[in-house]
Amino acid sequence: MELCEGLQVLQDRGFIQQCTDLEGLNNAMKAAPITFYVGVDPTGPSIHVGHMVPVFALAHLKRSGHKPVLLLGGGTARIGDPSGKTEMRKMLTYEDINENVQSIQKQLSAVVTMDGKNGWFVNNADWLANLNYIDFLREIGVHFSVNRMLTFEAYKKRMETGLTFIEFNYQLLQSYDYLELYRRKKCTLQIGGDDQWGNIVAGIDLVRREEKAEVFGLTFPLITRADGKKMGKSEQGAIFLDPTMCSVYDFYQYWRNVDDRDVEKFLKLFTFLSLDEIKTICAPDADINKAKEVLAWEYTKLIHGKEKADEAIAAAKAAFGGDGQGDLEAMPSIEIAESEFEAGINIMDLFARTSLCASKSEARRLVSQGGAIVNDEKITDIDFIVKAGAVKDGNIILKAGKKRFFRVIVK
RNA sequence: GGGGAGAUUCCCGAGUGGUCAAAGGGGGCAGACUGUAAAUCUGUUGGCGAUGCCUUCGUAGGUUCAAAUCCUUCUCUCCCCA
Repeated sequence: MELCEGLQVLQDRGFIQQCTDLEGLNNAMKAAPITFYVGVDPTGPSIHVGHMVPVFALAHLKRSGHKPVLLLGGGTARIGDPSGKTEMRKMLTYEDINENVQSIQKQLSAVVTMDGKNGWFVNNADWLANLNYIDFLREIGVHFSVNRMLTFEAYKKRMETGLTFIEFNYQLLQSYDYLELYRRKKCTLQIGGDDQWGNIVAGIDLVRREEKAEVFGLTFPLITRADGKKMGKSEQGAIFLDPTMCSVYDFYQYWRNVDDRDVEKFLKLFTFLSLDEIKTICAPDADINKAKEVLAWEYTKLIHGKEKADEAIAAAKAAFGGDGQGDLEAMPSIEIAESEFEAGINIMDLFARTSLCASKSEARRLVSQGGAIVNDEKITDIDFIVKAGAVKDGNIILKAGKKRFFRVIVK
């Protein structure tokens, strides 16, 4: 089967896990541009890189002429999706959800443009929030078989640990979203992570029953890392797009440090470099570290802009280059008054004030284990006092181990 | 509604009156090795200038010289029965 441009791109880049009817979808997409949607539930103030696969897929399809609807789940977030979770998520207040919708839409607007003619942001709170319970049950609820729902993997898993009725309803709401988007925008494709498979096919069934229409579903593989750790989780926490929750430098470093085995996969998923370029970058005789730099820079540029990406790469070069030269701008930092250094600051106190150490005890451990470095000088004495003499060009560079850097700006 | 089991430090999970800041594993951090990778080995992993003190074993009380461990209240979870 010859795939249309949009599907071919997704296929080549590793986005496709399963499709309800690839041939049918392909024919539909060849015949005319289609409208498709992907949902993001606003469960936090910022999305993180784990959310980004669908966004990239959306961007690729948009590039090949199809019309995206990016659905923000302001309504569904009031319920909470049990799919793939072992326990119930904490319930969010309506206020928090609304704020999350605002901030996430802002974040996503920077990555994909929705002009309101060929692409839209929608919030399902618009049609879910004021549903009438009885009407909903009579119109929508009748189409759902509890017996069948219980056979879904997402629920089966929860049979062990417990599942509440509110969560059990989630699938009906997401299915209703699909129906609503079909009615409003003739949306005929829903894409999402593979954990959404059950919700997606349920929606397709609902559209078929209510509208006698055939619509499609397509899922992406759940992206894992070669070392088996969860995608987008660093030791500090999730890699958020919001620079106040995850500095641009840390964002860059996360990708700069990915496992060798993941580089090519991530270049395909998280950048728009052509497959030829990626092939060259990842050739067996090419420098793998160069490839990681490309990945990190490209992705950082996409999210934070070229200027910030350049700063991050410069900061990394300064930190790891060895000569201490380069731009320190993007390195995480704090400001400390010069007068404090006149008096002298104890090494443990200094580290504890940075994000390098969470507590003084941690700083003590770091120092006594030989991981504390001030301006390239290893300090192992916990009584060491950092004085004004350590300030160079208004900075003191702290290192915790070999990879974690911090800049103290002395004012 | 009735009966049973359970809630432990970041996670899983031992611990059933003092020797428990709490085994073991995972994860994290650091050291060695290296390529800012992986794998491996070692150390470390609540807070505090500390051979001690403070906070932590679902919540609130109580018994005791002493409680994660015993009693009572409450909250929540799971299982069986209705």
